[in-house]
Amino acid sequence: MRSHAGGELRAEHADETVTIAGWVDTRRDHGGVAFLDLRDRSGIVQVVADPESSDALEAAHRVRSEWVIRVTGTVRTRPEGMRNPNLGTGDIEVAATSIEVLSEAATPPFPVEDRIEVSEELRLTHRYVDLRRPRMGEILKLRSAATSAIRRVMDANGFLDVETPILTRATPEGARDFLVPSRLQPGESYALPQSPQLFKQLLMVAGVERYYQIARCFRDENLRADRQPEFTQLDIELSFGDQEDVIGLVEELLASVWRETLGVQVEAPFPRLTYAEAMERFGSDKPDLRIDGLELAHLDEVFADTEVGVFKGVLGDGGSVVALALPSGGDMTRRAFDELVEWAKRRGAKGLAWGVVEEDGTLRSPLSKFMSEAEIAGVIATTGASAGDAIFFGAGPRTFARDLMGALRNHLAAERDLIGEGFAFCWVVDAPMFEPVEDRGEAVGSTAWTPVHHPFTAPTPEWIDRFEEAPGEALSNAYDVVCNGYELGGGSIRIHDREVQERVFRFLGISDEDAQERFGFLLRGLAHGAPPHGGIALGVDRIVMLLADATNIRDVIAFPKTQSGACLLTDAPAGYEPQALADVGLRLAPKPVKD
RNA sequence: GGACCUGUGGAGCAGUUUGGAGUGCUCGCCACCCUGUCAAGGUGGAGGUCGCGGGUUCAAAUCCCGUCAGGUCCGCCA
Repeated sequence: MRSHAGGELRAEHADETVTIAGWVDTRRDHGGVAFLDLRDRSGIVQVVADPESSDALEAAHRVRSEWVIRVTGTVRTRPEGMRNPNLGTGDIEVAATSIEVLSEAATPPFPVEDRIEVSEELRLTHRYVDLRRPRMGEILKLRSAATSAIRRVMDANGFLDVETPILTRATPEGARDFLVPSRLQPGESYALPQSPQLFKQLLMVAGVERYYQIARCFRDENLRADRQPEFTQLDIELSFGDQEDVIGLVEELLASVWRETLGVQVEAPFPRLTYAEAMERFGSDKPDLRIDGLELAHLDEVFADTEVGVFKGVLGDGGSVVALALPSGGDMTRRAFDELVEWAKRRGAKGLAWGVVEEDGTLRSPLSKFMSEAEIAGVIATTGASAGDAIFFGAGPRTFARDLMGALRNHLAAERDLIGEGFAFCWVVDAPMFEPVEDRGEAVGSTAWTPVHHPFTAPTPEWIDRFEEAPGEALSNAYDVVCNGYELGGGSIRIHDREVQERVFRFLGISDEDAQERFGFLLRGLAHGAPPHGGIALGVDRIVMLLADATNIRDVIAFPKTQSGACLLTDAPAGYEPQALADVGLRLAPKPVKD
């Protein structure tokens, strides 16, 4: 069909007769001579049709954008002064002796070029055209390079790639499951896996020792810029290892991926933060460490005896006052401050107090007349603010105030261009084992506590014998890897000791029958000789997002869903065929009527 | 479930604040001209349910209500 990839032709091919094929990118028709830019996956090359080959010239007049053609011709170096330094093939051109139309094309719904920002609706509807655009093609290649690098590292470290079922049953991750009704057993359904969690643990029992899989996962939750209902995880589990083994492996893995795709050297080991430290300093369990010098300050003690009404009320209710100093924030206009107050209100805050540190060490603020001098001094000392800086105060229930100010940190950094270049990796370790059901809103068992991860996560060695004594403080042997404010992955060392597992279940209020019903297959497996094991799952889509410098996950997925879970290309999801419903024994409820 | 942003010839935008003829810009499309362009150039032309429905008004792209689609975020989700 063809002898060369057009985009790879170079001066060294001069005088060779080549046959290339691809899409007409642009056409510059001068009448007596015509130029076609031919695009294939490898790039773009200029084809010339001149009167010496009248058939080719005639064809060149006829073709249109995005037609698929095959060109036979001679590679020749371009005349001096007519080279195009913007093209890899810019030193040469293909003088066509024949141009064959392989496929005509309708006028494209939007231009096949990066320059124009086409609406996503249109791009997704005609994704096959969208993916022709250079940027999208580069991302496809980048993603392929990343997964290829991943496989090399996993292979080199002796990991076995094992596939696990897509049709399975609900796993205990806590998200809503996608259900697939069963025809062979009408009235029952499979669930699509939220992750291969239980299977990979059973593979450890099975003696696989080192497992990995680039696995599709499904969660029926609402979408975000970095969340799709189906997504890809690099799932890893290993036996006879501890947290250090997993962390070391992942650092090697990410460094390799970054080196092999971008040629970027990643510094390892990554800094480690405890969960408590991350929350206290950055108000986030996935802090963006590219933002330098913006850290939260906790002012509960400064305002312990305050007369500032809002703070007094909040602290009296057991809440917190958290502050954030913004260097040089004093240059903000009143209007800019007001907009931040509105921003905070949209996030559910009652307000957002602010002040500006003056040269004389006073605080210019709507609140300053209520603050004592000692309080102002305490605020400035605790936040580390200096003259010209702005200080923001978030007040409310402890976790709310902290989360709000963590979000403000990201918001201000983005707005004021305070986010540094490059990639800032870190580990967040020592997350709590449990959280109160009232915070989570949902419980795995029947007591007031529910696991932060899943109920098979091991406590850290210090807590393994006494997590019941202080469940709010007990730490889990879990670790999250974070880069630039994105959670790239998380994992844990699992409980392999039956007694510990039973204690966790008992503490959570999961009865034996309950446990047997929901994860009996895992427990039976663990009873048959479970090695100490642990692992991690990394979000492949998010990794590629970072590599591609993309800000949304749809750009790194060939055929993604919209925010409402639709595929605009196929128009999925689609209605039911009556026969299909009958086969699986389901009947549709009447459509809900809005009032 | 909620908040906010967007929707105007095939594409990207302006026009909406302050209602007055479907007005404009860039690209694309069609025809013709054109022998060195590379986002080719020139001349001419076609192309519109201003997302959809309702309301206010002498008059609505513009104001009001509702609704649909796409996006960002909160809740949700590791």
